[in-house]
Amino acid sequence: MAARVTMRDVAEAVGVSSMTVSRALRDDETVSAKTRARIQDTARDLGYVYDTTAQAFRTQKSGFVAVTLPSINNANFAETYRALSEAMAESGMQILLGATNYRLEKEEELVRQLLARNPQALVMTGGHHSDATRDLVRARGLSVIDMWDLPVDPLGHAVGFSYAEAMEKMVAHLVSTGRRKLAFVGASDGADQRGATRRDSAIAAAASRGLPPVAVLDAGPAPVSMRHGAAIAERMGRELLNFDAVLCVSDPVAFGVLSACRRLDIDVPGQLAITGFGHFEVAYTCEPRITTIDVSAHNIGVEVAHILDAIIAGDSERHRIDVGTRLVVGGTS
Amino acid sequence: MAARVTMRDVAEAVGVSSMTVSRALRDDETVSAKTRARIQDTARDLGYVYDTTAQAFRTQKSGFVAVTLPSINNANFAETYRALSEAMAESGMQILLGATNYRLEKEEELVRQLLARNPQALVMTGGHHSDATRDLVRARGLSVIDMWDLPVDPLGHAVGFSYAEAMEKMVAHLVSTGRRKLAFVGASDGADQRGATRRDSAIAAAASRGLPPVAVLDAGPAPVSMRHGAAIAERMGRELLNFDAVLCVSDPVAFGVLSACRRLDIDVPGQLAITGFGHFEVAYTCEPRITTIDVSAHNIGVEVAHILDAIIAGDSERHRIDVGTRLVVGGTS
DNA sequence: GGATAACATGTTACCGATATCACAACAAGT
DNA sequence: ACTTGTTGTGATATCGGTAACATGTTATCC
Repeated sequence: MAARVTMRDVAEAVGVSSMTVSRALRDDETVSAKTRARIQDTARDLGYVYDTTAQAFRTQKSGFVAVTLPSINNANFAETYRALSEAMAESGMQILLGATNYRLEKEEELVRQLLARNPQALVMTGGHHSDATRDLVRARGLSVIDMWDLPVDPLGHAVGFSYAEAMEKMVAHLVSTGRRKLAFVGASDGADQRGATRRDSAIAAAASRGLPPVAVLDAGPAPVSMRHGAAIAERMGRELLNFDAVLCVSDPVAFGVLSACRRLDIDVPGQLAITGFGHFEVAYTCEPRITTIDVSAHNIGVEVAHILDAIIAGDSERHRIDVGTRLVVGGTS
Repeated sequence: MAARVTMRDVAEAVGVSSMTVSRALRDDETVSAKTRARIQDTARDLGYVYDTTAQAFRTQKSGFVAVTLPSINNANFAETYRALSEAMAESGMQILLGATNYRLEKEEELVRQLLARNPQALVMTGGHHSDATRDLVRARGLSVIDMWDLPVDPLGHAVGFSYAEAMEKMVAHLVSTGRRKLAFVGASDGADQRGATRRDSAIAAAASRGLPPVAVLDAGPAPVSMRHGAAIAERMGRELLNFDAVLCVSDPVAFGVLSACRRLDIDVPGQLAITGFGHFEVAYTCEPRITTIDVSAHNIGVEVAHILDAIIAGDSERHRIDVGTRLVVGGTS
């Protein structure tokens, strides 16, 4: 392996100091146009490659933003990530991604790993963190953005929406179409904090309307997806007809339930309404289309990127952005 | 912002040299057990966080592996990434992820960005790269792994499977159930190289059996998903019945077509067979289940991780691994 | 013409970890 | 007692850039 070409090598070849090379390669106007051109040409000829590691070390600015997601295998989180990473690439920042698998302990371990890379900001999904995690970032004075949630006591900034408000809309819609006996299908454990919030919000919304208590159906440990929705619906079989409507923690789960109903010969929405959450592609492609809540995953990414730009530019104002939600009525309710 | 706690600070607090701290934190046996314990405790108490940037700089090993995926919003690629990143985290390596959006130009730009971070290896999805990309990595002498494809002339290692073999199985299956007039639904442009290969392989497999030419139905520019499958099927309407079977470039597309058939009152598989590719969750949850090819996305990630471990350990043997495919017959054929 | 400003480039000292060599203290072998 | 080896720790230089300040050189002005 040939020795690395450094700025010093370029400097010697051109006959200037390495400082001038450093300036020229960053297109610093104080270097005369002629010298700059000569340096840039020589750098190219020698096959010089800029060493970001050295730069990050010297300037103490890593050029990294750390992002944690519960799962990368979720179209909404993936979309937020996509929007975010495209915007950040324009700012010359790179994203360090980590998945928590919906576990707080994993998040803590991940944050520890990510912090070792000196990120300039940390974006986490959800406002729930372990004490150790909170201590870690506070000790660093690191800027934090919580996204997808609007926590009561955010560590820093927040971009998200209100689950309570969304579920309130959903329950109101179901009631307005005559449904009263509701069930909720979600994860059994509380690992998916946001899923649990949706469940609790649905229960509260039903209670406030004087409906009978919402039955909670356990689809297994988080994360739950299509197959878990299908499995629990098939396990319950025609007992599902004890309810007027099944609210699902997400569209994939709702789709699983819907598919199972097809196999069970349960008429949706005739005998049973089904609703989801998240406006996933499957919800608006399947037949009938699933009634759901659109959470504008893309906007969350865009807004987070804006805040990140401000943070990197040195702005210290604290932001809290509600991107809102939208009820999308399909053919399942 | 509080000043960063460095090894020197820990060293002073304990009363040893920073070299000893460095050794102790890496669990170097030459440091006496007592001193080591004292150092590790003090480091914790002071809230010391290891600075990977400095380490990367000094050792000239970034601890990064660069990975490019066509899209993060694809359950199979996401699964490969998950398997890969979990295995790499155990080796203390971090993944730098980039998405090419199925465009070679974007890949080139991405590789350029990623290389500036001095990755110790580069994993790319697919064996098709621009000349500039090839030159970039060759000039660096960087180890490369192509995954998902088994290119004829890989840049380095390869972990994948044969699309031709998979499509051959699929066509054989359709023929064995009496289907002869085939159509293929995929992207119009060639940007999704692997999708185009599946199409061409299907065409070849049909030709070799003396079937009538496969009709190619254009679902739009890559990437195509559920909604595009649904859209083109709805556009074609009952003209779909000119065919016995529709082979789709992926399960999501197949699901879109299947949903449209439901709306069009076309009986699947009675009047028309539908097949997908990739063994996505939707394929085995929906009703009827979609006939597909399982490509073991997880295994690809695991195998790539093994090769990466070998590369990082200094092994230079060239690997080429075929993870194979499996035909999964569902209710749509 | 001499003072001053504007411009172009160089010098030096780091950023935080670690490879390398040096060395002190003590044990074991002759 | 003296060499030799072992063990635990320290001093120093360095990885490749860049901030901050210093300096030399040319244009500009009264």
